[in-house]
Order: sequence, then C-alpha cells, then structure tokens
Amino acid sequence: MVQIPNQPVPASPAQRPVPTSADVARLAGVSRATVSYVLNNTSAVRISEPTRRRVHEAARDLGYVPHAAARSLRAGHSRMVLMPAPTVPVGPLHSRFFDELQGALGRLEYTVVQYGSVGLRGDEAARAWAELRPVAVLVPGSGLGPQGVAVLKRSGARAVVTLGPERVEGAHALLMDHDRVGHSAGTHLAARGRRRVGVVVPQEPGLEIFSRPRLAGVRRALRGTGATTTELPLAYEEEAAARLAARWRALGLDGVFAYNDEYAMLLMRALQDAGVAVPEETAVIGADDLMLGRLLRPRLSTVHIELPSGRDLAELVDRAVREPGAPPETHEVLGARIVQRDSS
Amino acid sequence: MVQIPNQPVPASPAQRPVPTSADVARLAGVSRATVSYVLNNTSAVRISEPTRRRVHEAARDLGYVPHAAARSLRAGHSRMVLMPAPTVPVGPLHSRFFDELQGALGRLEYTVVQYGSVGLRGDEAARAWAELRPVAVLVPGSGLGPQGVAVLKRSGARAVVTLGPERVEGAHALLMDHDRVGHSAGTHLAARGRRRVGVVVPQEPGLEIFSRPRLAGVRRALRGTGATTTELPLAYEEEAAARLAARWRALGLDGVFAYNDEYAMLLMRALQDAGVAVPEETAVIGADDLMLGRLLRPRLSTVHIELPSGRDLAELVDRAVREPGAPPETHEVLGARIVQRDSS
DNA sequence: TTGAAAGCGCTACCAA
DNA sequence: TTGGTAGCGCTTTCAA
Repeated sequence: MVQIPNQPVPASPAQRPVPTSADVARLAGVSRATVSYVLNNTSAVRISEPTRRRVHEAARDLGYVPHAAARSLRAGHSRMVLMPAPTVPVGPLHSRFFDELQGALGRLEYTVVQYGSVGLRGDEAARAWAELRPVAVLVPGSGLGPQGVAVLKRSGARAVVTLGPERVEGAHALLMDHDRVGHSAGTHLAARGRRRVGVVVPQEPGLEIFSRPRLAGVRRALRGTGATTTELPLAYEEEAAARLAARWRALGLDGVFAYNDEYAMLLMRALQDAGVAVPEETAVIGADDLMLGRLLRPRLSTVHIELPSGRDLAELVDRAVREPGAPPETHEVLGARIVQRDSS
Repeated sequence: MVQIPNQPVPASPAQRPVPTSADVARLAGVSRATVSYVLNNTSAVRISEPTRRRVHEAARDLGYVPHAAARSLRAGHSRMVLMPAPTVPVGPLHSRFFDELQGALGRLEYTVVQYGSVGLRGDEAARAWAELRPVAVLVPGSGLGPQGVAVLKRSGARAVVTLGPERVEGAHALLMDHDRVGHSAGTHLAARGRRRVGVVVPQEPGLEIFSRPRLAGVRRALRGTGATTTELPLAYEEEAAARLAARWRALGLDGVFAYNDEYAMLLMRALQDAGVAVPEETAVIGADDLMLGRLLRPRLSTVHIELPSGRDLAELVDRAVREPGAPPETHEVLGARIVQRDSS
C-alpha cells in the first residue's frame, strides 16, 4: 500500500456525504423538481415512465432517503405527534394502551414520537417539546401547566391533550381520575360490611399521582358510613410488608385496599405469614386486574380499570388537529369496575 | 357582528403565525444574526448588555421557541439518538434500563427519541428512521439487517447499535444472548439431579426471540448428561396451564424451566392445584427475578438477568459518534445468575 | 458591536 | 413533460 504524499489519509474512512435529491437529479440527468415529483408521486404532474424509472434507479443506487426535517420545514408543518415518555413507572396496562394509540395514529398517517424528557420540568420541558414543532402533543400525567400549553400552541401545536388527573386550561383533557378506583374499592369494602378500612399508599416516588386520588376516593366512598380510613404507607419490599403485617392486629383493620394487585399480593402474603385470615379477618382488594390475582389463594378481588381505546384517543387527536379552533374537549375516560373474587 | 364583504372570516380563530427569529429581530430592532448570537450565547461574538436585554425581552414577549428542524438542517447534523420502540412486550427490567440510558445520554447532551414504528418492518423501517437523520440509532430486538444498517449509515447515522440476539454486519452489537439464561437454568436443574426437563415456550407472538434461545440454552446445558428436554408450548391463561398440569404425570417430567417468573407462577399454581408437589416431584425455575417469585410458596427459584448499565451503553454510543470510523464493537452484555430458592 | 447574505434539503409555483 | 427558482427558519462567515 503506497501512501500518496500531500494527500493525507483521513483518520476515519472517507465519510461520503449523504446523498440529497440534487445528487439523485444529477445522476438521473433531470432537475430536482422532477425528482421531487417522481418520488412523491405528485398527482398534479405527469412524468414520463422512462424518466420515472431513471429517477427511481438513481435514488436506489445512491441509497437516497429524503430528509424529514427539510421536508417539514418547507411544508410548514409536520404530522408528528409528540408524546413525552412518562417518567413514572407505568404498568403493562398503560403500555398496551400506548401501542394501540400508536397503531391508530399511524393509520391516520401521523408519526408518533416519544420524547424522553428526563431532568426537564414544567415549562422547560414544554419548550423542548415545542422546538420539535409537533402538530399535536399528548402529555401523560400532570406537570404541564397552562403556561406550557400556551407555549406549545404558540409554536404551532394544533392539539394539546393531557392524560391525567386534571384539566389544564387550553388543552383537551382525557381525565383519568383515579379517585374512581378508590371509590369503587371503598364502596365494595363497605358493602361487604367492612368498617375499618386500610389504604396502602406506596412509598415509591412518582406514584403519588395515582395513590393520592385513590386514597381520596376511598375516603369519599366511606364518608358518612361511619367507617374509618387508615393510610398505610408501604414500600415494595418484603420486610416492609412483614413489619406492617406484624402490627396488623394492633391496627384493628377489617379491610384493605392495597393500591394495586402487586402491592396486594405483597401485603396478602405478609398477612397470611402473620396468621391473619383473608378474607375472614381482613378483606383485601387490589386494582388493575392482573393475571397474577387469579393465581393467588384466595383469589384476589380487584378493581378492573378501563382505559380509553387508543383508537378513540387517536380520533380525538385527529379531530383536534383538523379543527384547532374548536373548544377543548374533556372526557372522563377512566372506568373502574369491581371484580370480586375470594379475598373480599 | 358585521361581516365585511370580500374578506371572509376564517372558520377557526385567526391562527397567529408562529414567531420566528426574524420576528424577534424586528421587535428588538436588531438583525436576525444578533438574535441568534444572543439566544445561543455565542462566545465568539460580544453583544452589548442593552442589546442582549432587548433581544431576550422580545423573545419572551413573542413566546419565541427556536425551530429544531431548521437549526439542525443548517447545522448539518443533530444530536438525536433514535430508538425504535420495541414492538415486543418488554418487562419492567427493560424499561428501567431504558430510563437509565435516557438519563445518561441526556447528560451527554443527546436527545433521545423513541419512534413508534408499528406496521413497518425490515428495511422499510430503517428508511423511516433514516429520514429523521439521527446521529445514532439504537435498535432493540432483531429485525434490522445489514441492508438496514447500510441505509442508516448512508444517511448520516454515525453509530448504529443493535441490542439483540445476534451481530449485524456494520453495526455495533450489545449481544443479549438468551441462550445463557436457558443454559443457567438447565445446568442448575441437572445439578439438582433432574433428568427429564420441561421447557415452557410461550405461545404469545413476539416472544420467540427470547424463548427460542432460552430453549436452546437448556438443550445445550443438558447435552451429554443423558437428561431429556421437552418443549412445552403454553399460553398465558389459567385454562392452558390447567390443561398442561393435567397431563403432567403422563409427561413424567421432574424439572421445568418456565420461561420467566410469570409463566412460572402460572404453571406452579396449576401444578399445585393438580396435586403435583413442587419441588419434590417437579422442580420449577423461572427467570427475571421478580419480587413476585419471593412471595410464592414455595419461593420461586429464578435466573437473575443482568442487563448492561445504561451509562455504559451511553458511553458506547458517544464513543461511536465521535469515532465513526472505528470498527464495530461487540459486547456480550447479558449476565445470567441462578437465584436458588425453594422451588428447585 | 452589528448587519447582510449565503445556504442547509426540500417542494411547489410558474414558465418553457 | 420538465426546469428554474423562491423560500421555509436558522446559523455563521465576512464586511462594515
């Protein structure tokens, strides 16, 4: 191998420049306009078959891929639906909902992008999202304020939809009020004759958004019935559950809503190990209706939670994008239904 | 309200145009260049304090947010790391790994974007990703071929990293060979004196990527020991598990690797209901080391799986981006460790 | 210290 | 049927 003087070899192998539509045009011997027409199948313009073929071949030979940013810059809009990745650990429920949503939006020709905004918060995050000029933004959880909505709209977002516990000024809202979950559980326990009800509140950070309203829902259900509500902080660890179970009799509870099925299993195991009979001595109910619960003995009662169908949300988004002037819609979308098994 | 003739009122309220840096410049009474200098804190240029203030005020008043696409178009590159959202249902393990990765890349000033590519497959998907001109692409699972890697590199991706079962020509690889998981389980069961080993293979679609190599790993571990391996297709449903358990004695198995802890729980419950003693009659081992397993009785033995740290992957990405010419690295990153409890 | 202007890749209007 | 070209919003070089 001979080194050619005065022609330094780059440390890394020559980075061939990324081919542009101009390169395709050059190779095919046509103009950039023609390339654009051919590759986009522009119906307003008729290009001869031989030309089409030449363009397609040139594009293929060069490995040409259009530049989405340039395209949407030119077009003045994009079809990007931005969804900040939830920072909270969400369950399989949520991820199935998300897949469904993604599919439905895809069928409506939107591109769904999840944006990881760890470390950013509040309006700072909204800014970061706005930089991408999405046509719509779906924000799970709380954390976006009216300011944030304004920033997004100001920068061209035609639809902002929040999926969370409360409405935000200016945005469409899919209200997922977990109060209902607690309310169902509380009502159920009361109906089963339980008078001293415990409510597990996970100590894991980030879960307060769900656990607070669930607790409040139980309280609301029990208000006026004479039954009491006792908050039970619990970390998702065996030892913590064992400690809680050890003082169970002292607490004198005859029913417990365990936040969800996983915490319910944790607690139920600890209670059984401590000799507390379920459901005789204490009724236990979870939430989420996981397969898990059916496998426990006694089979776990649970609150089945229904999320909106991804298709419905996709349609809301599409409607909002088409009619950006329309007033924000608010939908209560969280359904809660008791599935009684043997633990309550 | 009077309609002004020949000046139709738009159906939706006047969409104020999105403010650009030119608008900011106009309002502040400076040039667009100055706006750019100020807002980007360009150190090569000194702008007087009063001017800076005027620019900042104008930007704030207008609610100006820079246009990321325009910026990266001009710059000729982006700091976007693209990660196609896995189409396979992944566990909590994976999502924690992902959060970690996201944080680490964020600290290195990369922007992580998850792209939902449902419906696209193979090179079609690679094209879609390439349109976004990411500086790096992290591809979980299989499905990306050498062609796809080439497409991505041609369109400017400086690093392509696969996270999956096998190497792909031209891409860095974080090999997560689930063969190891099965091998650990198989070795363990053999060491516990089990000679007729069943291996649960989930029937849920999409899981083959994991289940096949796990099965193969068990076979590899048992080869030459005289022990047999029996494939046990199983749907994640109580009835399916009950049917399997009903013919358990006919199968004559004395050990089973249940794919993961969830299937293990499903199967173990069915076995116990059918009167099969665990571990005396049949040893059961799962995988993933979920909390779940510790709560079962007998406590579930499991294969603890270690994924690479998100920080390590982030560093690999950063290295690859800085030195795109470097030969692809391959790392075996999946650690498998037996956690013996009481079910085996 | 500030401004004018070129140009990133693309599409769509208007002319030829 | 095809080509020339303006311009989307931004940064950066060069000049003033």
